[in-house]
Amino acid sequence: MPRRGRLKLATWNINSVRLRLDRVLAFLAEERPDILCLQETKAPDEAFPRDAFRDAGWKHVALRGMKSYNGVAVLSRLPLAIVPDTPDWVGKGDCRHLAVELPGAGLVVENFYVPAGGDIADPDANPKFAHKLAFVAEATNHFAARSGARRTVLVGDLNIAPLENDVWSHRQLLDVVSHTPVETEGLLGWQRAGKFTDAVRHFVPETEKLYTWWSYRNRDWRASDRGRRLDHIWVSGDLAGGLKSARVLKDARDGALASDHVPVLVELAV
DNA sequence: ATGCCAGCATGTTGCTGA
Repeated sequence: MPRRGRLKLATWNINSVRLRLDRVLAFLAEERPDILCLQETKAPDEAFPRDAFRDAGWKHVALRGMKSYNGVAVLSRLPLAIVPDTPDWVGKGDCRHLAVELPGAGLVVENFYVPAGGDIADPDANPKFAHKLAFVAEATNHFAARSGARRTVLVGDLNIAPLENDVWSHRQLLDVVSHTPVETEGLLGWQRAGKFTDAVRHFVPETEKLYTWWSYRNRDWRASDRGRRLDHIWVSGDLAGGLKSARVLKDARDGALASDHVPVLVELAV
């Protein structure tokens, strides 16, 4: 069990939990986070490999999965309870959000998989982009109404790289979905509305390039290094003072069976 | 900017990812 009052929490878009089960188990054995939030599990709940995680020590699992697409999960060494009655974002009935309470740590963990938004950065021409903007707007309103009410860690693949050095070329990506001004302003507005601190930029200066995702389409992801910081960990106001460290596990992008996203980790006093 | 890859189901092609 963790030292009392210290929590290690990770988020990782795994792009199929079944295909990459061995990599997740290796990560858990190496880092031993108290909590791991997964996105793009791509598994219905009945097909999720609960037993393997339970046997490894992550006995408490919350799931919201569906066939083929999306899917979020929280694996925990600490007891948890799913927060009931969370919104059905944009009325889609998809599986992009899961909130859990951790009574032992006295906080709520919000795990999000924000829509990617398609190729065309125009909500009138592209319904997927309209969906993404609506999702961010609903989330902004949701957390504005709750800011400060509960100690909250919000994580996930938010599919937006908000800062100039969250992408390999700010200028060249201004028209590319994930870094357009309407998205970056929207994401920062959501962050402000919930009075969240970006836990990773708390440690890494905004002048420094930092990515969590590299496309599969580059032959040599490390050499081209055309990444984006799409995966985030935010903490609500009163938790920011307890932040101890943050890391992006870039090396997890290596290997033939890698996800295109890498894990992001924080440690904090709670 | 393109890349032309990767996972999964609808399945030897199409949808989605970002």
